[in-house]
Amino acid sequence: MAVEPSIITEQTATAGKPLRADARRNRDRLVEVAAEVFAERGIDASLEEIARRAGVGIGTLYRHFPTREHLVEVVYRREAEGLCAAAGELAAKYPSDVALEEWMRRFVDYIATKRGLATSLRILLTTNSTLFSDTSGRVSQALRHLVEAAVADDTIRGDVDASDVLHALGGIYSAPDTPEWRDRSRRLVKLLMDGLRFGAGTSMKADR
Amino acid sequence: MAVEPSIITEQTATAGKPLRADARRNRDRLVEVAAEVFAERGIDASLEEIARRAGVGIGTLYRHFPTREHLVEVVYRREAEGLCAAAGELAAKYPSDVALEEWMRRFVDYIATKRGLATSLRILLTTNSTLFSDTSGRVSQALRHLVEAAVADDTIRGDVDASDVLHALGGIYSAPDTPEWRDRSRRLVKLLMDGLRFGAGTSMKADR
DNA sequence: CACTAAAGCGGAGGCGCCTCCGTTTATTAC
DNA sequence: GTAATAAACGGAGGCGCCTCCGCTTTAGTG
Repeated sequence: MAVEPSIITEQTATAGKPLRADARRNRDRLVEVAAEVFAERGIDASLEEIARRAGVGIGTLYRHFPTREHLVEVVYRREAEGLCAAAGELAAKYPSDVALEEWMRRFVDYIATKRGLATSLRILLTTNSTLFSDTSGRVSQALRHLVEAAVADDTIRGDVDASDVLHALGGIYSAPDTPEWRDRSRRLVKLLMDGLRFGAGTSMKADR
Repeated sequence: MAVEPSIITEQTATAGKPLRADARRNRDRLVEVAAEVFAERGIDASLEEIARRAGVGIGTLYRHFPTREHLVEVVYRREAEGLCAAAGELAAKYPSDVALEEWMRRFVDYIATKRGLATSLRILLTTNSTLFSDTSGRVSQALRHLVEAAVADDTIRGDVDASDVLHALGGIYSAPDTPEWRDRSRRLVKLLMDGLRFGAGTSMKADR
């Protein structure tokens, strides 16, 4: 799931000091490639391969990301930010129910990444416990906007809120790591979406 | 903190099938050496060094212990078993309060190991969750015997039980990984022991 | 531009991980 | 004892990790 290089994404991540142009370029490229490689080879992918594919030396990778976990964290954050940003973009471009549906589809991909990263993330979370609450808060806020907009213009039923939807999506966390996982999750999203659309447009919002 | 090779220790650990004599010898030697090396170099010690010191090939190590965690688990169990066994031996050899004091001293060493192993153990515990409750149950049972015996023959005060003592020892878990940790823990044991002896021996058998 | 200091680059090298398989050794059967 | 067989051994080899440091590039200064 490639996330377009956004103007703010990388900037915010490294608040420190302005990097030299070449350093900056390499860093960005490394993160981008790392996201790809982690996605296709799993979290234990070779860091040397990442450096190779990014066209930099292994030393450069290690200067920017002293440990594997540093790199994982940055990739994870970027993934989460991309997802949040997508919410706004989708909302602007599509009818609100379609936006919600598409966003949930991407959410599935995001979770897929996160599950792959699970072991490494667990190590991270013992060190950097804000990471999780941080990002998951922002993600669920993005979902809330989408749901509220769709409810407001009556393209989905009115008796649900974001946390209902999040719980309904909960199943995709727990399912085992089978190859069909992604397809099954996609079906779940579709099913959920049908349920959400049912009873919309009647303009009568039943209470729950 | 070497634990004497006990007759039962290794047998119980591997219930499976009888190993060939040489295999058995190598396995035991590996565990013994691993305990040493982990103690002196920390949990990330080189497995190749362990094999080297044990005088076997690296292949042999991996045949017996397919992953680092397998080896860590066996060492940890052995450590715990040694501690439990020590309770009985000390009780037989010394007055009950002295036995308790000496045992607690060894407990400090045991915890020191456990703390060093923390990261690796965390990985283990996600896979093998019985390990912890298993061993910690047996350890606290050993403590219970010692405390009860000491209370029974009036060498320590009667208004405490094993879980009180365990809680009193709790501080040694949380303290940070400083170099003075061990000394401080020893002082804690001494302090605790003085507290336990206070008010004991008020019946006819006055001194210890 | 030219020059320089500082920042960044990259890959060789040393070490550890783990697998694979030809060789050795213990055990069993005679 | 000897032979046959299964079990175990061990280390070479391939790969990844990470550090270190000589070389290159950039950004700043005149």
